[in-house]
This record gives sequence, structure tokens and C-alpha cells, in this order.
Amino acid sequence: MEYRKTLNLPQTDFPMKANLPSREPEMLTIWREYDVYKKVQDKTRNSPVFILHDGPPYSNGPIHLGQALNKILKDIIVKYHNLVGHYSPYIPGWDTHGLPNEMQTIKTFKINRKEIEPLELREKCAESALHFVEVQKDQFIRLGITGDWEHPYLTLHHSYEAAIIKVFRIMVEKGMVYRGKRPIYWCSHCETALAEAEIEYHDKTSPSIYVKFDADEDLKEFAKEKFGYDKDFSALIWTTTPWTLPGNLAIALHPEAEYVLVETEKGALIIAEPLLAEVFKNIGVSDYKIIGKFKGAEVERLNALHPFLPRKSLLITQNYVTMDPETGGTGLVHTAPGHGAEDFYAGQQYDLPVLVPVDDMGRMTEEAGEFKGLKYTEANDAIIDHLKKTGHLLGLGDKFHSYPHCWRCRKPVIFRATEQSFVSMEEGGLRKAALEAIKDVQWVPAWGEDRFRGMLETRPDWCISRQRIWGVPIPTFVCKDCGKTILDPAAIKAIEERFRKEGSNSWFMYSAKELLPGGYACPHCSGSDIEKGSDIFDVWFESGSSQEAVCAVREELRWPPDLYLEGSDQHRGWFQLSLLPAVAVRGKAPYHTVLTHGWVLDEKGKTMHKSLGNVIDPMDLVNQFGADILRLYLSSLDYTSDIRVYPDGVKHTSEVYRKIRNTARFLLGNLYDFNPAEDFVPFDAMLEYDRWALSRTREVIDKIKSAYSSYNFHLVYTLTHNLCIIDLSSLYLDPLKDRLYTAPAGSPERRSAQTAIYHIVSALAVVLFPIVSFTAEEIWQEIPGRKEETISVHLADWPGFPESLLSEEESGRWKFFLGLREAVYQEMEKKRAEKVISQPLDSKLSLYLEGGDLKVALENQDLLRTLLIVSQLDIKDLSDAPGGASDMAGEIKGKCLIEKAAGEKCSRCWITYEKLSGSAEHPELCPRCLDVVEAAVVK
RNA sequence: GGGCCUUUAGCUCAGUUGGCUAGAGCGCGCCCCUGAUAAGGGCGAGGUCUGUGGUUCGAACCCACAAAGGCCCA
Repeated sequence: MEYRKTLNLPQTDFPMKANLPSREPEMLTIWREYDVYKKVQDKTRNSPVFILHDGPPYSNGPIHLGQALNKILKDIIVKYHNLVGHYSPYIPGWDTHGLPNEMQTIKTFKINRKEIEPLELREKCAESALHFVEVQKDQFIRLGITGDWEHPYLTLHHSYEAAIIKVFRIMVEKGMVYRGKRPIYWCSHCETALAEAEIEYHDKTSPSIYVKFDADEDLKEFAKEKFGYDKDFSALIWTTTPWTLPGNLAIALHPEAEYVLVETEKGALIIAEPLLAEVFKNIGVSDYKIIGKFKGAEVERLNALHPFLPRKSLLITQNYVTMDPETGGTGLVHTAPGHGAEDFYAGQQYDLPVLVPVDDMGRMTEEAGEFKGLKYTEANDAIIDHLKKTGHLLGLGDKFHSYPHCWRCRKPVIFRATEQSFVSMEEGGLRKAALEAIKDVQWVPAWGEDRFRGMLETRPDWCISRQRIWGVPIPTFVCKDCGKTILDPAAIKAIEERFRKEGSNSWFMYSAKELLPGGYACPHCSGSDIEKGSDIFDVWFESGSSQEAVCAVREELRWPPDLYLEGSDQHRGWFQLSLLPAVAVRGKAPYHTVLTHGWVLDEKGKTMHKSLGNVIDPMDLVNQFGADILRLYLSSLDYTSDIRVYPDGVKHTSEVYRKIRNTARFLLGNLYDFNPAEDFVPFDAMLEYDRWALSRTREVIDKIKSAYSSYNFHLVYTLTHNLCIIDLSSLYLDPLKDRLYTAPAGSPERRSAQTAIYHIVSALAVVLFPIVSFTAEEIWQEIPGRKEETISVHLADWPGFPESLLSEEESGRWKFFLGLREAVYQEMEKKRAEKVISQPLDSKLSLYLEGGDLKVALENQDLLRTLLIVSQLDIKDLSDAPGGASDMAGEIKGKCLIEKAAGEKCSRCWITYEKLSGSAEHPELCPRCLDVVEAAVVK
């Protein structure tokens, strides 16, 4: 007889093969139909609140892996909070303005930005930005991110724009905003000022030249008095930017360093002594005579003569002057206050003017004399030629070095002083207040605090103006009568209200007179001839205002939110530039906790770059393997440092995924005839083995919970995987098969196991949900009775198991049982090698123990036989051990003997008995199976 | 060039305040099962804890320097 048919073998529609790329979209459809986001909000509305505020990505292209990582981590956090019963709405946002979006638009529509009207360009930019909002939205949804996708926040919304103006107005009211000339990064190709955040460093070859600045009378006088030297000589400087020489106003020396006056075949020169050898090597001087030495401070405020313009160059002293021969420098630094930050500050100290002989397009102006009209790159060559002709050039070479480049057009930028709007770090006490505000912030990982604080302490004033079109105009005006800039809260307030109603396009549609309140007059001179300013806000000012524009405004959110979560590059970016407006407006940090993740790198730990060809598109992974694989992969990594993503890693994750999935499948398969309403066994009526399994599961779930709440998702991954592999598959489910398959379907012992399985698979679905959301939902839907009571795992509660599943005595002896198993299985392996047995179930196991171990073992013979999956178990005192018994490995004191079980194998349960039932009808069955089979026939 | 960070078996991670022969899972090797079957189970081999010095009775853990890589800045 085919006894197989009398067994309760697993049955399930839950497929072994996930086929995620096609199954996940189906799940998304269901979620959309259920409107799960809204249902979760309704369910948790009156619960404790946890707000994660989403940082807005630029809507200027499809998403990359870094964004996928960021959003998936956010989703894990929000879903976890929902499961533990918190109200945790998630409002995604996009940064729709700014240079990145404008550049993308210009590229997409092939726009000639010199010819297009501002409003038309803005219309195209909005079109492009909104297009990519939709593209990215679809991609994020496809990744399984749950959120209010119907109502995201966009920085181009009228209310958002008004909030930006509000933040600005309050800053103006508090005296934090000023106009000033400052050297800033300037991209002459894009014709715009660039923020620190908009600069990339790339290697570049620049001309490297040594230039003689002849000594003026006072300097010659110094040499005559000090050394009795009365001939002409020159100060020798080195530079890689010849085009900035027209802006030269000074030469900086180190006050403490030793300088020498030295006669060479190329003339008498001043050079820093430690650099003499290196410089002479570079300019080809072999023969020289030192006239005398002096300290930099001794020549301070004396003069040299500009090599080609009719003016002097002041000798000044600065501590930043380096004596490092690697640089190529001479210890005398060419200083042009209009062309560099250090130069500018040095110039301030000596009351030098800020000279900028270069215009917006990078062309030399009248102040550059004969070089007027040349592009600065062309001026390089022209100036070098000129210096060569007049004998002021002493060396010419190439310098390969890291140089700032524009982040969009990738072209080298220049330093150039222009009129800009600034938020002062000191006026109004912004820096001080910000440093105070972050004391209450929790940083994860903790080192973020030092890093952030350091950056905040040293950051310069915030240049918030940009010379572009696509953004929110800075509501400043210029009075034509007195020429002054108008920064007036009353005027700004009018713009704020206008933007709230009509949006920032209105700035370009109306005249200043139409925008300003009726009869508005210049606060400086009472003049009425007023023009609009032409700058727009730095995009960081916009995104930094999101907490004010979104958290403080939307009814489901609150200010401040609890958590910001972005890449660690945002320490200087969004985290800092959100803090400043928040502190300016409300005096507090806009977050309680700042969590950062590292960067996504390739297999070798290198940054992904288009040019390196090592970029992995997250959507390729999704389409090939499924979002859950990507989610599981990313969750398995410790994101506090940089993480690596590569094909073998995905493959590895797929195998872990398969294991988890198959465990769930087996659990589900054994619930095919389980009806929780009728078959449920109360905890205290369950078999010890089942209560142990639940107890182990509960322990692991507790650890998983603490891993989630401390943002250690890679521990969730390991814990979950180990739970499936060790505690469930190996220790529980494999030994449990006998009971599940062979016991009568409705018997208490089988229902006990099924109840445990029901609890376990439900818990598994819930704790997996934040990470592998699609699969968790798929499992949930297959658990008998689940979807009828809770339509989606989105709405499930965190599993709650009773504390006391096992008595103290019981849980204590399980440690012994498991140790015993390990020892016995090592011995088992030897017997298998000797061909005594081929599997544990073939064996008769004799255990020889003493003391408490013996007692406990004798009291739990059935349990041990099950756990060890042996046919026959014999437990005796250690003193009875025969010569053939082996010592057990590990902690267990005792011996064991493994033999082939004697007797006959039951055809149904495969256990070998000394005697089978002896039934005439079923001679191949053991007594136990005979009962089951006969009972079934009767039924 | 500066600040911060990372570096434990082939891979992903654990290693509480420095203390037995450094752990786990995967992968790998060998074996078993064929009633989770393009599944399941067992055993085993893998590490001078990036390197070099130092502090200590004792260091993966503390200190210094170095290397490789990352982020941010210059």
C-alpha cells in the first residue's frame, strides 16, 4: 500500500521560485487598490508620533543607487515605526529648482540660454523638473517605498516658495543678511557664482611660472642699509594663474621665515632660503652668491613694482605662506585680493582694494591694460609672452594639480570678487546659536557630531545669491536714485504674499512698482525709481527651508521632525543648511536625530563614475532580480561606512533570500489544513518542543526589534537569516516533520505544532516587512485567516509573544539538549563514514550519562529522540557504558554509542522498530501508524 | 595639503569596560536524504584580526606612524 497518501504532507500555492520582477508589480497594484498608505495613517493617527523628514533629491534625472539606498533605509525606518504602532507619515519631496535642474533642461531642450526669455526658460525648467519628479516617483514606488506619493512636497509649489521668502524676511529682520563684494567661485562658462557645494576638484595642467617683481626704492634702500648692496634686484614669485597678475596688489612673505638676497646669472633675487635649491633647479640657476639674509617681517610694508602695470605691489606678511619645497613656491606669494579667499582676507588686513580685472564671461577688463578683451585663458599666454619679452619671466613649466571645477559643466572655475548677498555667520549670532542648538541633537553614528561641529565652526558666511533664472528670486531691490540695495522686510513681505498666491514667476511678470506696496519709496533716500534685483536664491537656501515650508506647514507633520537621514556628504550640505534657517527663524535645530549613511562604491571600493564604467543602475537590479533582492542586499550591509554593490554580492543575497523564502514556504505548506479559529492551541497547552521554538523565535524577534530601533538593519538581516537557518530549519522544522506528517491531522500534538508555525510565520512576515516588503506581503496573504482580519501586512502589529513560554527549568535544560545534539552528531558523522548508518533515523543511540544530565535525559526521552531524529534511544548510567562507546565532544560529560537500529522500518513513518504492529492488513506499519491509518479508514 | 571615517576568514557581519586555542552565516569541500526536491539535513577545512613600532603580565581592542579606500574641504 502507498502509505504516502496517508501522510499530512505540505501543500501550498506559495511558489518556491519568487519571480519577483513580475510578482512585485502585482503587489503594487494591490497596495494601490487597498490604498495602504492611507489605511496605515488612519490606523495610527492617535498614536505616538515619529516624523522622518525626507530630504529632497534633484528632479533632474532617473535615480541612482545612492538614492535607492537612501530611500530604502528611510522606508525601513518608517515601516518599522508603523509596525510598532507609531504614527509615522512619510511625505517625499523634490528639489525642483536650481542649477542642476536648469542644466538638465537646457540639455534636454537644447536651449540657447542667451536667447530665451526668462519666463519661457522657467516654463521649460518646470516642465523638465515635473517630468523627472514623475520618473523618480515611479522608480521609488517600484522599489517598494510606501509614502504619500499623491501629495509630495515640491520646492516650486507656491506655498513652499512663500516659505522661502518668509525665512529670508526673518533673517533680514534679524540683521543677518548683507550685500558685499567677495571673491567667490565663478564659472565663466555658466556665468554664475558657485557655492562650495557646487565645486568639484579635478586634476588639471596649469602653466607654472616664476615672475620677477623689481624692487622699489624703499626696498632697495633696505638692502643698501642692511647689506650695503646698491644694485637692482627683484622679488621672485611663483604662480599657476598668470591671468591673475593684473589683479596683483601685494606679495605675501612669511613673517618668521628666513629670506635671502642672492646674486645669480639671471639677476639678483629675493627667495626664501629653505626653497633656494628647489627654485634654482626649476629656473635653471647653477651659480649664485648669497648677499645677505633677513626675516620676512623686516620688509613688511616695503614695495616691489608690478611687472607690467604702472603700480606698486606691497610686501605683506601672512602665516599661510608655506616653506614646502614640493609646491614649487618661492616663499613669496603673489597676492590678488579679487582672485582668492586668502588673498582677499590678507588684502583686508592691509586695506588693499578688491581689484577684479575680469568680467562675468571671464574676459579681461580695462584694468588689465593691454590685455583687455582677452579671455582669461588667452591672457595666460599673452601675459607669459609679455613677461618673457620684458625679462620678468624666469621659469616656465607645467603644473599638474587638483583644481576646482564647476560641478555641472566640469570646466575650471576662477576666483572672482563680485557683489553678492550673504547670510552672516556672526551678525545676529547665527554661528553661536547654531553651535548651541546642535548640543541637543543625537548623531548616528556618533562621530558625525565632531565632523558637523568642525564644519560649522569654520564655515564662511553663506553666499545665498546666484546669477541664474531657475529658482526663487531674492526679493531685493535697487534704488536708481541713490544706487543702494533695498533689503526691507515690508517690501519682502509683499513678495512673500505675492508668491503665496501667484508663485515666483510673478517676479518676472511684474515691474518693481507693481510688486511693491502702493507708493513705496526707497528707505534710504525716499526715491521712487526702484528696480528689481536679478539674483535668485542658492538652491540650498530652498531645500534648507523645507522644515519650515513642509514640517511646520503640513497638518500631518510637526516641527521639528524627529529624524533626518541622508548621505554623510550632507553634513556640510542639507543638514547644515537646514540648521541655519531653522536656528535663524526658531532658534532650534530642525531635527532631534541625524542619521547618516555612507556612499555606494563598486566591488573594489571605488566610487561609481560614468567615466569608470562601474555604475550600477538600481532599476537594472530591480528588473533583473526584484526590488526585494536589492532591499535585502542593502539591508545586509553596515551602511554607517561606505558599502559595496556588485553582481556577486547580489547573487549572494539571492541565495539568502531563497533560504528565507523556502523556510516561509515550508511553514505555510504545513498550515494548509489549519484553521486558526478552530484549531488554535493555547500557549500553555502546547508541547514543550513547540513552546521552545516559539521562545527562541521570541528571543530573536526581541533582538531584531532592538536592532531596528537602533538603525542596525544589517543585524536584522543576520538575525533573521540565522533564525531561519539554525533555529527553524535545522533545529525545529527538520525534527518536527515526523509529527507534522505522521500524526493524525487533527491531533492535539499536530495542532500544537501548527499553532507554533502559525505564530512563527506570522511573526516572520511582520519582522521581514520593513526590509523585504513584497515577499512579506506575499507570505502574509498566504497565512490562513490572516488577510481576512488584516488586509495587508502594512497594517499588522509587531508580534507579541508571552514572556513565559518556557519555565526556567525547561529553558535551562535546552542548553543541555542542544549541546548533546552537537556532540552526538559529530559522533554520528563517524558512523556514517564507517557505513554503519547512512542517516540518523537509521540508528539506535545509546547515551551514557551521569548525575543531573542522566536524570533530565531520562525524563525527556521522547523529546530527545525527536530532536536527534533517531529511531531508538537508550539512556543509561555512565558506569554502564560498554567499551565501544565514545566520549562525547564539547561540554557534555558522558559517552555515546551509535549502532544500526535493529528491527524493521515502518513503511509510513520510516522509523525502525524492534517489532512492527503485526497487523495482518498492514504488516509494514508500526503500532503508532497503524492506529492512525485505521482511525482514518473508520472516518 | 587639512578634518573626519573605514580596513576581523573568499563574501557579509559579531567580537560588552584589553584576558582562555578570535566567533556566526553564506560560499567552498566531503557526506546523507529523496515525504520542503531547481528543496532539506550533517560534518569539515578556511584568519600573523591591513602593516610597523610602542604601552601592558597580557592587545583585534589603547597610543604613534604608515598603506589602501571613502566623504568633506583647500
